[in-house]
This record gives sequence, C-alpha cells and structure tokens, in this order.
Amino acid sequence: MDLFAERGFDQTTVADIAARAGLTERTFFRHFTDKREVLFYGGQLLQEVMVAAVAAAPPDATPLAVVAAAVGAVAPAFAERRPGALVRQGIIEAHPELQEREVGKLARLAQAVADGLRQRGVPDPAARLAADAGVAVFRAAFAQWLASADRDMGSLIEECFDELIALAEAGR
Amino acid sequence: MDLFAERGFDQTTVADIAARAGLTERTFFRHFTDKREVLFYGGQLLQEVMVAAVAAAPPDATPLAVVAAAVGAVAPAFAERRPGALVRQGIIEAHPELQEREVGKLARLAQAVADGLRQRGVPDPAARLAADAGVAVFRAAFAQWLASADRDMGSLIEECFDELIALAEAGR
DNA sequence: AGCACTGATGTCAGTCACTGTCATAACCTA
DNA sequence: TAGGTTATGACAGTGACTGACATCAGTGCT
Repeated sequence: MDLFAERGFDQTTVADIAARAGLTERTFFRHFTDKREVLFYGGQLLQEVMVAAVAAAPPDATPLAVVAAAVGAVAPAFAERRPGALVRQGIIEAHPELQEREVGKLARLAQAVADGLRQRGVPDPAARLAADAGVAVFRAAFAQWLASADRDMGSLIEECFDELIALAEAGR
Repeated sequence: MDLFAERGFDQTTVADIAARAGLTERTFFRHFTDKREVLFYGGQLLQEVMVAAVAAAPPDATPLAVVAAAVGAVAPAFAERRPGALVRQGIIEAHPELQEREVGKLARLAQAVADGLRQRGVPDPAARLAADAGVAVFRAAFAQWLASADRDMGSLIEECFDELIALAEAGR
C-alpha cells in the first residue's frame, strides 16, 4: 500500500513489494493470487457477513428487507476506516484494471447474496434483482460515505434504500 | 472466438490468434487492447445506444422511466443472436477474469447512464441508484434470455423492471 | 511521373506478471 | 529423536503487453 501510494500502481513491481516486505517474489504470489489483490485483501469478510445476515433474517421477511438487513450488517466495519479507504479509493480510481477487480468482487458478492435468497425460497429473477439492488445501494452509500466527512455508513445505507424505493414508487 | 471455443481461453495464446488471423502478435494488440477484449468487442455500441436513449427521453420522465427506456432501447440488438451469445457466455463463465471484464464493462455503462441522468438534473445518489438498477434489470433479463429459448429480450426487460418495482413496493 | 504525407503492418528487443518444480529450513507431533 | 507438515527460497520458464524503428501501400498534390 505504501509503495502504491508512493510511486503509483504500475510503477510498483511485485519484486518491489516483495523486497519491501523482506520476502521473495515467489512468496508474494503464495499469499496473494494477484498483484491487484493486495488492495482487496479482506474483502471476503464483507461477503461472509452479508451471507450470514441473509441466512439469519426472519423467515417472513421480504426479499428487499433481507437484503437491507444484510447490507446494514456490514456498516459497523466502516467506522474509523475513512482515512485508509480514501487513499485506497484514490489508487483504485486511477486504474481501470483495479476498478474491474472491485466490481468483480461486488458481482461475486451479489451472486452469493442471490444464492442465499434462493435458499430462502425467493425465485429468479427476483433473487438476482434484489441482490443486485442491495449492491447498488451499498455502492451509492459507500460513495457518499467517502465524499462526505463524518457521515455514518449505517444511516447512509438506510437513506439510499429509501431513495431506491422512492425511485421505484415514482414508477416508470 | 473459434480458437477459444476449440481449446479454451488460457490454452489459446495471442500468437495463436494472430497466426490464425494471418497477422502478427503486435498487430493484434493494435486492434485489441487486451486478449480478453476479443470477447467484448462491440460492447461500446450498447453503451452508446443507452446513453443516446437517456438523452432522448422526454424531459418530464421519471428517472427510472428514463432508465427503462434506455435499457429497452438495446433489446432489438439481441434478436437472432442467441446461438453466438451462448458460446460466448460459456467461455466467460468458465473464467473469472472474463467475468471481471464483463462486469467492468457494465459498471462503465452504469457510470455513463448515471452521468446522463445527472445532466438531466437528477441528483446523487438517485442518479447512481437508478443507473445501477437499470443494469441490474439488464443482467437479470439477459440471464433469462440465455436460459430460455425463444423469449424476446424486450419483454424480458419489461418483466424484470416490473419485478424490481414489485420488490420495492413490497417494502423493507 | 514524382514527391510528401498518412496509416497499417512487420520486426525486434525488452519488461514484468505469474507458474511449476525442487530444495531447504522451521515447526510440530508422536 | 524421527517423521511429517508448512513456509520460504531458488530458478527456470511462459506468455501478455509495450516501445521504437523500419517498411510499404495508398492518397493527394504538383
């Protein structure tokens, strides 16, 4: 992360990273599947929390309510993390390949949530749509959270959910 | 595409592709930024059509209505394309790196649609949410279109939009 | 015809991400 | 202490991708 911030992503070779960490290039690739993966390490935790929340939601809950609970469940993990998240986002936004990885992770997350919904009996395409809607809300809330200082991720998520529902109710 | 279908994506080198095309490897990279890009050639057309539809929508249209019009505008492009789309999807689904590229393209598409909405005066986070919702509908409809023979992309998109609105109205 | 300009291609050398394989050292357990 | 497991190093190799320069066909101008 330090190296990426110092010289930029492509100006940093894996050999550089390994050297800075006092390891071999080969060892780096035993810990990270990818050079990009450095920036997304720990993202799996997000998915696990959300999937668990989907499974733990009350049986009679509406699909969107389940998804809202799942997205809300990850909000606490963002407290106090804004400074680090800002530099990370700065690096990602400067590199399309990194944005690809990011949305790829979110797509896998949506996939997992959709699977969880299907296990609760929600049929397609509703399961897929609800999961994708949840990820959309997460992305919108995350963007707001980065843009505005001192706003709570939890309340931003709630607001974005309300906004989405308002959009839908305005109809087409 | 033939080579990918024959031996698979990673078993096909760029040198193979260039040879089959009667060209040099270097020339390949002058036409495609990437080895993956072969599978996504022409995807920009989708984005152009949708952005144009966003700009062309009536001024008083609701954000979601604008997005629905935009997504609906690309439906005709799918007629008669199912056979090719099926082999393409088969290749993509077998390779996470290709799925990443696919969702990356969709993310850029959503970004462009959101920009179009903002130019129409739709504020954030509504613009972002509506655009992402549109992409979610597209994805769901596309999946159904691939799964079921002889269904029209246009009507699938409409159904998925209705489904999304129903989900939202069921509330949270 | 002769000339300049442009664009597409070839050639070649180079960098770097990533992988397979084997050796080695640290460690844990019976 | 012996034997197995795990983390690391060493090393060679593949293949995607890039930069620099040469070549050549076409096009317009004189």
